[in-house]
Parts: sequence; C-alpha cells; structure tokens
Amino acid sequence: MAFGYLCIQILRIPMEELLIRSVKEAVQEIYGKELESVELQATRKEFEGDITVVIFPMLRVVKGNPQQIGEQIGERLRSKLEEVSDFNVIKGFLNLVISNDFFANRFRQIRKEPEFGLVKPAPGDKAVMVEYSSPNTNKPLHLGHIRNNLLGYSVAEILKASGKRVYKTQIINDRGIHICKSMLAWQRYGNGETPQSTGLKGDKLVGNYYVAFDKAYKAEIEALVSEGIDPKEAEKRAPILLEAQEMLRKWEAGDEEVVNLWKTMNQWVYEGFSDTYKAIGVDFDKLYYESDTYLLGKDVVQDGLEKGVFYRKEDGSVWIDLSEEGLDEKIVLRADGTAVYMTQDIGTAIQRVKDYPDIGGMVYTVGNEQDYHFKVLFLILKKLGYSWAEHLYHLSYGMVDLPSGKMKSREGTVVDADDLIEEMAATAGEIASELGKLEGFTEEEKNGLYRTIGLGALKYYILKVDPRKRILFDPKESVDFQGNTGPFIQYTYARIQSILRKADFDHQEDIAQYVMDSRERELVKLLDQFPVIIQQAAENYSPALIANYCYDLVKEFNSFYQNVSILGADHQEQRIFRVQLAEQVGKVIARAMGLLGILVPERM
RNA sequence: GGUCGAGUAGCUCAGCUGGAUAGAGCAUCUGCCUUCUAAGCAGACGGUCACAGGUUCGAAUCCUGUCUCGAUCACCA
Repeated sequence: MAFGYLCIQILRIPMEELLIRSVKEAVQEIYGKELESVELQATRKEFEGDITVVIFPMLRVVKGNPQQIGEQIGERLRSKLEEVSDFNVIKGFLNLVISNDFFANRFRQIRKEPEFGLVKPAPGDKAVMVEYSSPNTNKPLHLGHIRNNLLGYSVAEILKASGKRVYKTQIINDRGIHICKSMLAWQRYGNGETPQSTGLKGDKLVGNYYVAFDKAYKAEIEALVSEGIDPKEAEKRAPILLEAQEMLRKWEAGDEEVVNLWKTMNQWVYEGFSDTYKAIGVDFDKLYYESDTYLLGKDVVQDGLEKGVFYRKEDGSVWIDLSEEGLDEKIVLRADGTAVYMTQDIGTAIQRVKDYPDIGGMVYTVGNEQDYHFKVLFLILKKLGYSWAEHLYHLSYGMVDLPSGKMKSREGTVVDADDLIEEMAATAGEIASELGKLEGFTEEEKNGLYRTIGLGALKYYILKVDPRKRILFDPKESVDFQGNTGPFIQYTYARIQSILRKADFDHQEDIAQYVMDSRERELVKLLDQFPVIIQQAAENYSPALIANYCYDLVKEFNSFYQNVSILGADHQEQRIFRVQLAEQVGKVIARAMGLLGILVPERM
C-alpha cells in the first residue's frame, strides 16, 4: 500500500490527537493505569456532543463501572481542556461537547487556506503512474470504458490531491488479430470509405467493419458446417480468418501495404477516441502503444532465468512456478521465443520506470476479469527485485452489465459512450425545460449546462458505487437527477453561488465572537473533515468516499439553507458568518466534485 | 473442482481496520413555494444485514462452514 493507515491517524484533526493524549493522562492520574489506545468516534446525531470516547475497551485495564469511569474522565477533560466545554455519559459512551471557540478557529483557518484539503507533493517524493482506458483500436468506446475512464481519472486526481505526483497514461492496444479483422473487412467491403466520405466518426467507421468481419466469419463457418465440417474445425478454417492471420503475419513482417492501411485506420480511430475523451473530460500525460511495446520483456525473461525466478521446460518455453503463493504455473515466453501478454506487461512496466525514473508505484485500472493476471504480474515483478514493485495496485472493477446480459461489441449489444453522453445531456435538457429556470441563457450556454448536468449525473452514478461491485445498467431507466445524485450536488452549488452574487455587502472580515447554532457547527465539522476524506480516498483508491462525503455535506447544507435565512439573518454578524460558511461549502463542493471529474455550474 | 470478489429495505446503494436504536436515495404516502433557485426541505412507511455456527462485554463488520451470483484457473489479449 502506498499510504500507511497510521499516517492518516496522525494527520487526523489535531483535536483527536489532543483528546487521545488527554484521556490517557486522565486514566493515568485517576487510576494509575496505562492505556494503550483510546477509541474515538463521531458522536451520533441523536446525542449531545461532538466526539465520543468509548469507555468499554478501557475496562480491560481499568476495572469498574463504565458510567462512573466516563463521568470521572469527562470531568477531568472539562476542567483541564478549554476545548471541551461539556460532556455527558450514556451507557459506556462519554460524549464530549467541543467548545464553540474551537470550531470558530477551525473555520477561520479553513477560510485562510486557498487550497483547503489539498496537499502539495514534497520535493523528492516518488510519483505514481495511473493507467486507465487502454482500449483496442478496432471499435468505439462503450459504457464499460466509461466506468474504467471515470475510475482511473478520478483516482489519479485524488492521488494528486493527497500529495502524490501523478502521471496518467494508457496503453493503446493497436495491434493484433482483432485489428486485422477490421482492416480486412474494410479492404473487402469498404469501397474506400473514410470518415470524411461517410461523415462517421473514425472509431465508429472502423467498428462497423469489425462487426462486418464477424458477420462474414460466421457466414463462412456456417457454410463449412453445412458441408459437414465439424463446427470447431470450421471456426479455425474459415478463409476470412486465415486471411486475417496472414495479414497479421504481414504486419509483423513490416509489409508496406498492410502497415499503411493499419496506420490509416488507426489514425481514424485515434481521432474518434480523442473526441470521446474530450467529451468525457479525461486526459493523459503519456500514451503508450502496444505496437511499440509488444516485443518488450523478452530480455527480462533472460534476466529472470539467470536469477532463477523462471525456469525453462524441455520444449524451450519459459515458466514461473507460483504454487507456493497459492497460484499456478504461468508461461512467460513461448517455445518459439515469442512473447505472451505477460511478457509484454513485464516489459512495459519496466519501460515506464525507465521513461520516468521517479515512478515509485503504479495503478492499473483494469476490469476484474484480469484479477489473476495482475496478481501474477505483480508477483513476478517483485520476484525480479524491482523496488517499485512493492507499490503496484490493480484498480479492479466489476463489469457493467445490461438487463439483457453482457455487452458484446461484435453483436452490437453495447451502450456506446458517445451516444450515452448525448442522451444524458438530452435528458438534462428535458428536465431543465420542464423546470424552466434558465431565462437569460443563450442556446450555447444552455447546451453547455445540459452537458455538465448530464455528465454529472452519469459520473456520479458510476463513481458513487464501490468499484468491485458490478453495475447493472438499464438504458430504459434513465439515471436519476434527484436525491443522491450528481445534479443534486450541482444544484446546491448553484444555489450557493446565487447567494454569493446577491450578498452585496462586505463579508470578508473575520467574525470575532460568533456562537454557531447546531447546523452551522455541523457544517464546520464536515468541512473540517475534507482533508481527512481525501487521504482516505487516496489510501483506498476510492472515489466513492469522495462522493459520499460530498453528499453528506450537501445534504447538511440544504437542510441549513432551507431552515434558516442566510441573507436575511437576524444581525450583521450572523449574516456575514453564514455567507462565509456558504462560500466555503461551495468551494469544497467544487473541489470534491472536481476530484470526481464533475463540473459544477454557477446557475442551473 | 481450486482461487478471487459480491450478497444489507420492493429497487439502487452507504456503513465493513468490532461499539449506542443498521443509514441514504428511488418508489409509496403527509405537509412546505408571497422570503436567498422546490433538481429542494420536514415527516411517515419500509430490515431474519444470504444462512448456520464461533470469538467477544458488544458482530452487518472478525473466524469457520453452507447457499446464490459473477469472474478466473489458455503457449487469447
């Protein structure tokens, strides 16, 4: 793990540190016993207090009645710490009320920090490379890629915010038999079509030929089977497949015609992908192409043989035995000396560190169908002795399934990425026109807003769930725009901006003595947690933690907003404080949503 | 069969490094727009935390076993 859990504990609000120390001292002084640890938790809403000390675990060391122990410790804390203004004990729980001053101070500090919550990388720190997307260049991106893209991008942003330097990358799978299939089908049936001549996006055009290949292939199999050939055999002998294999051999031999066609069609796809990435709002610092890397790793195999990590079988193939780790034997080089997937991945990982010597770890955003592969890959790299191999993480996620089952490009049962984004924007547009709040917007502004909201809904919908879980996506039941959703959070942000636009008095000065009410306090407490949440999200590679936090903050703010007046507060100090509070909540919302790759609108 | 992951309200999900009466949203039902944007707020209804044991003062959370679903165990990528 890139981040130790302990670090987080220490980073935690200094308040908690102070309390842990003070509780230990109190126990020492009252009972003469040494406590190893103190368990703190946020006080549940139904009780009075801010932080709760759980007494039960102390009973192992301090014998006695938990109620009484709680009272004694509470009394001591109240008299010794000015931060503790009151306490109550319920069952074995000592609820501490933290002073208004403490939170008022915290709020002042938060206001002073222009980038509250974000940590800057220390000079000399190692960087992390985050890989995501990594598509094949024979078909357009679909909903599965969207999940991958959102996760990878968000985790990269979260790692940055937590103080890591990050390189975002992808490896474009631009070679292999599947690419040749589209090429061959285009040659046969394409009549020279181009994106320009058809007006189709390049990736869509190429994808059509991938489907066309499959159709022709299936027809040929059927023809062979009707001639009495065994279906399995027919799959191998279909002429179009043999031709595609021949094309791959030519490509590998550098055949000019094939290579040129390959370049042309891949270029079409790259341009199409580029548009989709732009629409999704993701980016990369460095691109790797499989056509450049697929031969890498062979020399490492030799190295591994010498080190005794690998062994050679009689037929000349090279293997690693991972049975001691509870895994199987795995091939790393074929008998004929050609590379397998694993070989490439070993080579590519090493290449990346050569390209960026400051890399201290890598994150691979790849579906859970490859869990086993990455387990093996990481083990091999460790055994080969690379220091950075200790910090490799497979950001594994569940498949996105449709009600009809799996998405299959060849069968056309996919939710296309571009289409989905358009549909989300269109839905946002429909809802917005029903609500009719956008007077004064130009058409262009409206369309931009619909896109922001539609994408916000989609991104939040996908990122708020645990990556490991598979998602069942029903295109007919559109993604929600109410409740725990992206637009709900965006809406709250827009409301806050509206207030700030209307606050036409000076609200920048610090309020000296202001006693917060419970909702205000709650909001300050939530704001105060933001830096901790970022660290936890980074540690767990989990955008979902950010999403949940955002929702909690927004829900609390809306309750505040709806139940008290901000601009119409009773007196000037209160008015200023509330505007300041709204402003800070808005900033944190924008920053947190930014970590999810979601934009927030000024009006909606 | 081995391995890995998931199983919490009708639906979608939080909570999982053990702590108080298991939380949200959607859906259903009640209220709230003459005050800062109702994509909102306040509330009601809704639970055998898959099942069975175990550890513990205390288990949705940890351990063991069982069931269901998914993935994987290719000289495919």
